[in-house]
Amino acid sequence: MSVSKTTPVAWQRTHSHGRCIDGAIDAAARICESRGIRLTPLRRRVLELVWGNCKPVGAYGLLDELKREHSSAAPPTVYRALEFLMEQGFVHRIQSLNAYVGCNDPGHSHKGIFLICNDCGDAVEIEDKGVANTIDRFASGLGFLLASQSVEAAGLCPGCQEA
Amino acid sequence: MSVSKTTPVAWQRTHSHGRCIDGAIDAAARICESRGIRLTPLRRRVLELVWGNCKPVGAYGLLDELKREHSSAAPPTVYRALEFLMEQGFVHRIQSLNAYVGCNDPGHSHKGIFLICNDCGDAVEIEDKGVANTIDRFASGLGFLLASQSVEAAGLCPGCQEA
DNA sequence: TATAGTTACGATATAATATAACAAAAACTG
DNA sequence: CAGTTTTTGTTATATTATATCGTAACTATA
Repeated sequence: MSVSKTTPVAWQRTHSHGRCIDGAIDAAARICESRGIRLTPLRRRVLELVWGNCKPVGAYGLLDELKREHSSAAPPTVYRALEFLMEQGFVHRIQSLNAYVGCNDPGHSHKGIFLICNDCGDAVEIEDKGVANTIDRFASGLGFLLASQSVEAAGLCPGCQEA
Repeated sequence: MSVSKTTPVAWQRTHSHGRCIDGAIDAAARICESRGIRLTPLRRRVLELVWGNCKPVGAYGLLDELKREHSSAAPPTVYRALEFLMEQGFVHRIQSLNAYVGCNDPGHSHKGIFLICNDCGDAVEIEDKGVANTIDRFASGLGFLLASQSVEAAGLCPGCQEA
C-alpha cells in the first residue's frame, strides 16, 4: 500500500498547494511534448484550475472560474479540455461525484483507488496494484477484455469524524 | 471468485429472465416484511422494471416505462423509488453509466464488482471479498471510516469482442 | 510561403440526469 | 377516530453533459 507522495493525503495536508500545481503542470507539459500533442493555453489553464481546487471540482465549477478570465468559455470548452486531460491521464474523473481531480502521478498508467470524504468532499488517490490485479484476473477469467476501471470508496476522513 | 448464480453472467445467458424477476421481487418482499418497511406497489413495480431490463437502465428509461401504466409518474416518482430500493440493497447504481440494476443477492451486505461492456451495455456483478477487504484495510490504515464502495470495470464482453 | 489537411476552439442549442418544495392522499398508531 | 408519519402527486428548476456547425489556428509538405 502506498499513499501518493506527490499529493499528500489531503486531510493530513499542511503544505501550501502551489508547488503541487506547478509540478503537475510541468509534468503534463513534458509528457505532451514527448507525445507530440498540444497542451494548449486553454488545456493548461483548465488543468491549473483542477489543481487549484484542493478537492474534486465539477465541470461547471471549473467553467465559472474559467469564465472570469476567458469570457468565451462555455460548457464544451471545459468538457473538451477535461476530455483531453483525462485521455492523457492528467486528470481523473470521480464517478460518484461527477467531479474531477488532478492525477498526481501521470505518465504511467496506474489504477488508483479514491477515498472520498462524504463530509468535506475531499478525495485522496491511493495507488494499489493488488486491487487492479484482482480485477484483471476476474476479467480475464471470464474472457472479458478490460479497458478501464474505477474504484471509489466513500466515508468519513479522520478530521471529519471528530466534528 | 464467484460470479453470481442467481443472475448468470449476462453474456452467457441462455435462460428466460422471468424467473429471476419473480425471485428478486419475492426476496425483496420478504426482506421488507422482516424489516417492517413497505414495498409499496409503486416501489415493487419499479423494482420489476429494473429487473425487466436485462441491462442497466437509466432513471428516465424507467420513467418512460412507468408512465405507460401510471400516468402520474414524474422524475421524483422514479428517483424516490430508486432511492428506497438502493437503501434496502435491492438495486445497485452503476456510477459510470448513471444507471441502475437489480441486485441479485440482496439481504446481506456485499461489495460487488461490476464488469460493464462498453459495446452492448450489459453489466455483470461479481462477488469478491478480496477487493472489498483490501479497500477496508487501506481505509482503516488511514483512519478513514468507510461507508460505501464502488468498483466498476469497463471493457468488452466475450460476445462483443467477436463482433 | 502557399496550401491542403488536421486539430482546436467559438457559439448556440438542447439533451440527459437529478433535486427542491409544497400539497394531497394514504397508511399507520394510539 | 384523531393525530401522526409516510408516501405519492405536482410543478418547477438545478445540474451535468453533448450535438452541431462554423471558424480559426496549427502542421506538414512541397
